[in-house]
Amino acid sequence: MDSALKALAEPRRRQILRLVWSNELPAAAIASHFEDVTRSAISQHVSVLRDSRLVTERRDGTRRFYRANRGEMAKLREFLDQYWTSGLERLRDVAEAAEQKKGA
Amino acid sequence: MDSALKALAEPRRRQILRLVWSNELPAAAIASHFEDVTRSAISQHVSVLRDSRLVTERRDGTRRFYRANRGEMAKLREFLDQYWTSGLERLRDVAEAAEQKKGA
DNA sequence: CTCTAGCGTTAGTTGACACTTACGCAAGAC
DNA sequence: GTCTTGCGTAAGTGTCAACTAACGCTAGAG
Repeated sequence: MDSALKALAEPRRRQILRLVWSNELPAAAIASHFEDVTRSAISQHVSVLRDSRLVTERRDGTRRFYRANRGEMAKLREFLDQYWTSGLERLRDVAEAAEQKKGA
Repeated sequence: MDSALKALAEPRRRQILRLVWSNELPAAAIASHFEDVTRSAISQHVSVLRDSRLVTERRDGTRRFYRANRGEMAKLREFLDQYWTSGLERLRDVAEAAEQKKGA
C-alpha cells in the first residue's frame, strides 16, 4: 500500500496509468506517447506500477498488454480516507501527554 | 498539487499529518513523538508539508503551532478522483492510432 | 536454421532527498 | 544587559531512484 502511494508520486507514472485506464495497451504504444524519454525508462516505470499492483499484465506472444487495476486504486482511496479518521483518540492522548509534560 | 502527492509519499510525513489532524500541536510535541529521529529532521518534514499547503502554521511568541489543512486534503482527493476519468476519449484515440499503425 | 519484431533487464551515472550536526534567531525571564 | 526556551536553517553525508546506453531474450516468419 505504501508502494502504491510512492508509485503515484511520479508524474510520468500517473500519466501511464491514465493511458491504460480505460484501454489495454501494448508497451510500444505507451512508450511512443513519450517523446523525451527512452523506451527503457518507460518499461521501468511500468514495472514499478506492476510491482505495486496498480497495473496488470497480459502476454500474447512477445507482446505484453497493460491495463490499469482500478480495484487497487479504489483500495488506495479507501486507505487514504480512513487513514486520518481512525485511531485519532489514541493520538489525542499523545498530544495531551505532550502538553502535560510541558506543565510538569 | 503535484507537491502534495509527493509530500504524502513519505511515511513520516503522513504520520505527522495524522498527529495534527484533529489537534493543533507545537513543533516540540510533534518531534517528541518520534524517538529515532532528530528534531531537525521533523522540522524539515513539517516545512515540506507546509510548502505543499497540507498543514497551516500559527505563531505565538517563539512557539509555532501546526494543524492539518483538511481542505487541501479534500482537494487532493478530488484531483485523484477526476484525474483518471477526464479526457479519456482523447486518450482512446491514441490507443486506436497505435493499433492501426500495427495493421498498416 | 537465421532474422526480425517486441519487449525486459543490467550497468553505470546523475540528481533528489532524508538525515545529522552545528549554528542562528526571536521572545520572554531575570 | 544575559540566559534560556523554542524553534528554523545551513552545510555536509549517505542512500535511493530516474534515466541512458547496451545487452539479452522469446515468439514467430521465411
